[in-house]
Amino acid sequence: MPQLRVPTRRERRREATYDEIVKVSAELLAEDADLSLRAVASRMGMTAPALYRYVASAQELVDLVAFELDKGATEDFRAAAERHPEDDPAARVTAAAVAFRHWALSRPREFHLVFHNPISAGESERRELLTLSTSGHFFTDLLWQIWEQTRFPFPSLDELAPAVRDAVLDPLIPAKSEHIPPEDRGLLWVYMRCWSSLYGVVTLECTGHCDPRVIESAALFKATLIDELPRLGLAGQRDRLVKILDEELSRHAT
Amino acid sequence: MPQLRVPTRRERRREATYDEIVKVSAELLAEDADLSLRAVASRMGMTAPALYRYVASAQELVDLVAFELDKGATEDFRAAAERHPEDDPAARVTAAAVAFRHWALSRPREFHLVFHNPISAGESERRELLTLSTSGHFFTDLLWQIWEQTRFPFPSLDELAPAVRDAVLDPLIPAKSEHIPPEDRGLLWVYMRCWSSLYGVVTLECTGHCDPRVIESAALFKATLIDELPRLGLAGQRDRLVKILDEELSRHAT
DNA sequence: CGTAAACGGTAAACAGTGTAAACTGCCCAC
DNA sequence: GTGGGCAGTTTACACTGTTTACCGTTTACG
Repeated sequence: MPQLRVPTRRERRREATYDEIVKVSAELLAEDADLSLRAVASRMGMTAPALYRYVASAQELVDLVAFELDKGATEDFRAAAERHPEDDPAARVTAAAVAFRHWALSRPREFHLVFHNPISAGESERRELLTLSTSGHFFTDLLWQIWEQTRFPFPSLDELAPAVRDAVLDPLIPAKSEHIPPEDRGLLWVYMRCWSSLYGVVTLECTGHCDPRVIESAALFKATLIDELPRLGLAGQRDRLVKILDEELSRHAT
Repeated sequence: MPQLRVPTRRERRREATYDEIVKVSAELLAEDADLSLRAVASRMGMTAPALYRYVASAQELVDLVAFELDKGATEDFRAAAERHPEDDPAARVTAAAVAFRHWALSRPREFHLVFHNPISAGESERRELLTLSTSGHFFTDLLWQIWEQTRFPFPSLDELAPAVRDAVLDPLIPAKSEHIPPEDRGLLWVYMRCWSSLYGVVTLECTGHCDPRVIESAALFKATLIDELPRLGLAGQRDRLVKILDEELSRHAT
């Protein structure tokens, strides 16, 4: 039975400082200023070395705010999704994907921080945080809900490459998978493929390695999403979902 | 008639210095050192401010070496492609795609520099350089060769969204398109879609937002490429190309 | 309680970074 | 041969991240 200690005064104060650090960092990012220890510290009325009581390095600070930004962005995605009925996860995921794209295009710096921040290096905390990534949980959960409705096909465990089988049985990647029985973990493969597509176009658009007019028109994004529908057993709802997709896109029109 | 001046002594010297700058920069990157004006300058036996005679800012230096890295990498892709017969562009593009992935995974810093370097900001020179991007030309050319063989379908101009139509008729994006008659420019749409897929997976794998075991096994990459075959009229050659794909992948096996 | 250790913070310093201004010497064109 | 532009240096400024030594306050404990 977990010893549920009431946090001591010091601990609370420390936690509050942590919160202020990420809050101030997010502010800086939002103001298009660059994120530096000195900038964060001075805005908090401290000096830079003091931050070393809280983070081990500048990179760790970045990782921290990246996680927090992901959490915040996910709330946007959730809000977008919840404008559609609970029993219509296909519409919800469409809205969420559009919100994801819009977030990336309107806040490229933040997007870059969260999703282009290389992880490999210090297998340390970052991997751990990433595994908790909230946006990952959010999208996988929506996908699960779609599967409950359409029962789209997914590979069985022995159809998967061994490495992939290991990966879906014991995911390092953010995915709400505990409730998925092992024999159905092939679902995660479908998730990976969809995520790869979405992440791919959005990154391409966001980094600008793509004609600006194509970005503006969202044509590539739209086509990519539409191509994923069959994979999710949504081919039959194509027209309906394209309509929703267009509506969602026009919400954010310039 | 262009006044083809013989470059003066000074001009040649200047050009040589430019070359040395990018050469030294590439060396630094290759040694996993970080690219800084001072590092580049000192290795050339100069002081940092001297470099401002050649580049207007540190960012411009980065852009310069990015372009050069792209050129160098493209030579790798070309070499990989040329291990397959000239009349088999499908095999060639497969090998090139694998080479692209391998380059990205083995030199993530360089990949990041070339392909995640945001362009939007200084619409200046960078966009111009990007339009000349050699890897873009290389891949589009291979695609064109495939089309000559398979005659895969592509959208007509009036099937394209207006913005996309403009984009394919007057590409800002690197593409060898001058030789494609305007009415066939829908081909470039297919190119964009393929490029988006390839760029997407490779970026996903390279940034590490993906299970390491999935990266190691190349399963996601493989599946993505295979899914693009129908788009290029290559569905019938699937088995043959998958075999080539596996061979190419195992060439770089760890 | 009183004391000692842990905590949270500062000041100073080091090694880097990009960049601007002033200055110097050489090469080239007229 | 002489002036002008070019290539480079020196110096300086304003920033980075990070380490060290120090200092007061807060906490925990004998």
